[in-house]
Amino acid sequence: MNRKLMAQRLEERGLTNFQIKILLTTMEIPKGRTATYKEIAARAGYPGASRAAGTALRKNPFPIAIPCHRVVKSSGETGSYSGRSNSRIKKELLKKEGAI
DNA sequence: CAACACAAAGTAG
DNA sequence: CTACTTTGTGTTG
Repeated sequence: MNRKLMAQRLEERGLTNFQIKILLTTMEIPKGRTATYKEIAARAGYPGASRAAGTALRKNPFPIAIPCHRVVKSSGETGSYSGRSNSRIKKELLKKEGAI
């Protein structure tokens, strides 16, 4: 899975350029590392668009290919995942990876 | 085109 | 700590 292929698939799926950047950035988060919505948005080229980043991730078309579980709130909390507001599995997985 | 929605962040108290 | 304001983009009317 490389970045160009993902971008192409995302574009074919009808996502906007903003969502594509957000998703690609999220996918590039290294293992054992967490990123906040703010960091993702800023790295994608939209500093301050933390809420928009959350919207894009919530509509994540490829929840398997994109590690949304590494995306957390600025407080270090998990936020929500798979439509649930705080998955125990997510926290344990992050802890196992060494993110916490 | 306008108003509302969203998994946040920032500022004020 | 909590409450209010700001923020950028998507979705719906």
